[in-house]
Amino acid sequence: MDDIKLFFTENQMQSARFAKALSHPVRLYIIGLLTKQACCYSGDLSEVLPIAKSTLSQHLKELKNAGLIQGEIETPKIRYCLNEENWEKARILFEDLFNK
Amino acid sequence: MDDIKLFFTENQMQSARFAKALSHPVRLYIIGLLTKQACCYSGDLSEVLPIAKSTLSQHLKELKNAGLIQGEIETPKIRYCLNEENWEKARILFEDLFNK
DNA sequence: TTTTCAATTCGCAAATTTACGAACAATTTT
DNA sequence: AAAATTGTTCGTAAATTTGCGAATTGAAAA
Repeated sequence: MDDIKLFFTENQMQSARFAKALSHPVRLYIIGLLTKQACCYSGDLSEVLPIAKSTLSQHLKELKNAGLIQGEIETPKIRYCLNEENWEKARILFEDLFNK
Repeated sequence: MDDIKLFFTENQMQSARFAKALSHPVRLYIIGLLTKQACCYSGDLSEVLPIAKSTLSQHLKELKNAGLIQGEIETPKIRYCLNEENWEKARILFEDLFNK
């Protein structure tokens, strides 16, 4: 697994990280929502999604760690949005993959 | 995890499966190669990639299970190609996700 | 100051993923 | 028939992922 990091290009590693972040239906749902409506609150998601709040929190954290979303504190809530810069990076990486 | 399968759309579930198949650098490398060169043999990959043959076999199996590649026996080798039909499905799903 | 609210972190369990070498098939070559 | 070639499957170990409820944090309202 150390060889692996040396062998692959940074683009390949980054694409894999983005794909992993998108590889769970809950996370895909959140991302899909944020591409349509600018932002949302954890509480709104929690009311809709059939998972515990703590589980949702973990998924949000993973999306944040992958750089795909960001959260602004708007006490007492947290407002989540796409990280537009990285979302564009992801778009380009996937576009490159799919369009030869 | 049962609620989850009922809550999400088939497109969301399918997108998540494709993303998961693409979420490992080895699998991404294989797919990237197959988008550029029509087909390849497991042995060719094995010579290049820094992983054991058995590990490679598992990754190929996952790509096959996700429907992204297919293998034809060409004794004594196996010739792997993209599954063009499903690859196109994946392309459209990701396109929909990224282009609003 | 106590209570409430929104959300995260903690602790844990179950399932899945990743990886390897050894053993195993199936076919071809010697 | 024996040996070599190609690739998969098996058994196993370590790490990661997914999930939950309980406990915690931090700020606002009562």
